[in-house]
This record gives sequence, structure tokens and C-alpha cells, in this order.
Amino acid sequence: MASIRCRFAPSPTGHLHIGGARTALFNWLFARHQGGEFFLRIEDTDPERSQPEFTQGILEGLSWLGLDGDGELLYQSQRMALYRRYQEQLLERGQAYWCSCTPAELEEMRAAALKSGGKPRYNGRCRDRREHPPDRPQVLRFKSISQGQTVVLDLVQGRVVFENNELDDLVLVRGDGVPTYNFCAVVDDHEMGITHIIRGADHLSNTPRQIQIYQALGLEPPRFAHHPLILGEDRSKMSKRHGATSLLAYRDQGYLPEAMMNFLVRIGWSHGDQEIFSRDELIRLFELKDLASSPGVWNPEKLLWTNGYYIRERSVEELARLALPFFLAKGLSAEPDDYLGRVVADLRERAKTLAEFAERGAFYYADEIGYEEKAAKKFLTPRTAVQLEKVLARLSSLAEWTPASLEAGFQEMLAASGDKLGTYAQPVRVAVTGSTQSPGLFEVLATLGQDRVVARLRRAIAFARAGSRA
RNA sequence: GGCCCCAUCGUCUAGCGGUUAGGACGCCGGGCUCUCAAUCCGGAAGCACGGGUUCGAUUCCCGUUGGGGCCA
Repeated sequence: MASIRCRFAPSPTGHLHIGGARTALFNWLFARHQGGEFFLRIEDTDPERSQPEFTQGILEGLSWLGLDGDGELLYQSQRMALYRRYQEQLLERGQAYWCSCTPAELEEMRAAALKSGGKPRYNGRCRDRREHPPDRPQVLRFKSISQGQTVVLDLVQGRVVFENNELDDLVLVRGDGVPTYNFCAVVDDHEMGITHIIRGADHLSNTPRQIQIYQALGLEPPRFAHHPLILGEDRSKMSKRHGATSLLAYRDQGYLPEAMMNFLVRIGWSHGDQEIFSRDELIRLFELKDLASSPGVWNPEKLLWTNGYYIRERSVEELARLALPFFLAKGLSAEPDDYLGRVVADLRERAKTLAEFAERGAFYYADEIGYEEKAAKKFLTPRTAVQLEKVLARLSSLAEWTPASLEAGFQEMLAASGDKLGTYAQPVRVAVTGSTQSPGLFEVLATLGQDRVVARLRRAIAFARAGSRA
């Protein structure tokens, strides 16, 4: 059996969105699993809507996910001569014809068809026309088969039957000479030797037309697999209305590529009860037969959970490197040093995105922390000022500054007074972080270092006392 | 509107004629605990409806309803 070849063919008319990324992922996984090849093709035949920066963004997104392509990147805009050759071939075989009907005439046709209870479709008027008005632009139409049925044997959807009389003579080449999607795709997929076309179910209705074009050219159509779409929370097709749909927007929000890959693949694909898959595991396990046939809804909470899982899987060093830009973006003066490493270690099992490291960790870098209003009101009071004094006294003289020695210092202090840790922990936490929620107190103190802690305790004590006068 | 696809907890899904309908996210309760997490334990939550086929349907077939896609 010949080697499997598949492709991802985005058009650079917008960012790479998560649905497209998932299509690319399925193709890539299928190719890698089968030991086949995966190609990229940029469908940029529409010069008005295609923009090079979108191509860049798409490639950036694919490479962020780690979906490496084989062979060279193809641009449809550079293959016009090829389409013209096939166009001639269809013309010679009598499978296509020029049509000079005007938009007004087409509209009339539709209206008439509708009025007589028929379908609003092209009526084939130019099929046998010899003389074309010379001043009119002409489009090339496909002479579609009107009898019988076209059957798609889909690897996901099963056997799907289309009545040929439902299909009218579609335009292959527009008036300006630009070939249309269905035509280019067929030519390219054949020229590229594509064996399997894995794409969204939104293309299923195009498939019978494409199959007819293959047949008209005397070509064997490839195998098709139409996977279900991703829906927004309102169960309609994902669009900008549903929040971030751009893959790179998720990267920029601090999602990890391995989390994104794991999450994307689990919409519409499963392997028993398993939820977590490494990249290698996916390559080993991915099969088209395990694709679902029903659409899936985008579930941001599960993505967040998945990301948190993979954050906990990463080393502190990697996380520090990945999170640094997010600290800088918040204007925090983080640097790639040991301090950042300790900060990240403190936050690792709490942060669900890289951005959260900077959000939850801002207090590590603040020159002067702000106190949350409720927290200060409850824990920075004249009463707790007394406790903070005791802590300050104990910690000021602490010789060793590690989580363990800090805890020992506290325990000593508690043993002397008979108090419980709980009575000190929150006031101290608010004093040094500004919040009632933070990583473990001893870790926070150890990371901040003695100088910062002493300074913050002093300031908090002053603040707490001032509160009594207010 | 026409054609096509789809239908198991709120969501992602397992199931491929006989199961106490399983897992995951989220939610609720509890353990751990200096807070928040992480983690562990427990809980609520589902086969859209109606006909068939069958000894037996979540599972197979048909229809209805609902959702989605494509075309216009």
C-alpha cells in the first residue's frame, strides 16, 4: 500500500483559529501515526482577502503546536499555470464550458426557478452556446452530471449519498481568471498526491462536486474524512462572538502548547477513558475510527484545567523561562534569576496559565505592596499589630532563612506563648503579600528574603496601628 | 427554504443487544492544612420523543423534535 499523504490547506484570510488548528492536528497525527507525510498548502488565490501576515501567523501557530510539515510549503497563488492546464483539459474533454450570463440574468434565473417551485440554481443556459457576446466577462463552468447519485464513502461520516440533480454547474474559473476553491483544491490534492483528506464537516457538501471534478479529469479521488466541528457555548459554529478563537491568542494568554494539543484532540477524538495524552502517545494511538461524528462544544474550563495539569508537569526552570515575559508585560521587574525560580516554584501548583504566575506573583516584585481592603480590615488591626511585632522580633534575629528554619522559628515562638499558628499566619500573610491568599507562608517568606520581609512587616505594623486612629 | 450531518450527565466523552450506564471538566460535601491551591475521598447530574425489529434495546431500523453545516 502506498504511503499516506495528507495536508492542511488554510487560506490566509485571518488568524489560525482553534478549529483549523484541530484539523491540522488530526491530519498531522494521522500522518505521523501511519508513517506518512503531512503537507501545508496556503490557499491564497483570493488576492483581496489574503494577506502575508496571516500566513505568517498561521505558520507560527502550527509551529507553536509542534505540527511540523513535510516538503515545501505550497502557495496556490504561484500555481496558476497549473490550474490553467487542467482548465484546458476540462474544456478539451467537454467537461466545462464558458458562460457569459450576467449577474442580473443569473438573478432572474433564480427568481424564475423559485417562482415555479424549483431550486435557485444555474439552468445551464450557456452549456451549448456557441457565440458569446464579446464585451461580456466569461466564467468557466463545470458541466456537472445531472443523473444518478454521487456517493461519498467518508471515513468518519460513513456512506453519504447526494442526488446529482441537486448540484448545478459550479463556477471553476471566475470572470477575472481566478480559479475557485473547489477547482484548485482538486487539482492541488491530485498534484500533491494526497491520499487522505481530513477536514471539517463544513466541507462535506462540497465533496460530491469535487468528486465529480476528479471523475471528469479521469482521476481517482482520495479518501475523505470529515470530522465534526467545534461549536461555541451557544452551540453555533465557533466565531469571534465566542471569545478568543485565535490559537495564538491562547498562547498569549499563557496556555502551553502541549495543553492545547491535548485539549483540542479530546474534542471529537477519544481513547477509552483516557484524558491525558503525551504527544508521542497521541501519535501512537491516533486513528480515524476513533473520531466522533457529533460536534463538540468548546469548554474553556476544561482547557484551563488541562493547562494547569501541564504546568505542574513542567520544570521550574522551564516555567521561569516561559513565565518571564508575562511578568515583564505587567511591568514587573523580573529577571531570569534564582529569585524568579523560587517565585515560580511557589506558584507552580496554583497557576493555571503562565499569565497567572505574574498575576499571583506580583507581590514578590512590588516595591510597596497594596493591601486588599477586606484583608487589611480584618488582619491589619491594632490587635494583630501586637502579633506582627512578635513575629518581626523573632524573624529579625533568625540566623537561617529557609522554609524549614522559618517554620521552626514560628513553632518556637508558638510554643512559648501557647498560641496556634493560625492566629499569626493570616496577619503575616497579608503583611507580606497584601492578600489572604498566597502560596505557603514559609515558602513565601523564604522566597521574599529577610530584608523584604522585615521591611514589609514594619510597614504593616505601622499601617495596622494607624488603623486604630482612623 | 433545499440538501447533508448529528443526538449518552451543564460540557468533553466511554459504550459497539443483556452494564448498579463508566471516566473527565465544572458544581456540591468532606479529609489534609497557615490561606489559596494541589491532592485524596464522597455526592448530585445523562441515554430527546414516538414507533418498530428482538426473548431483551442507550445500542439496530423508521419517523418526530432539536442542534449544526453547506448552498441560495
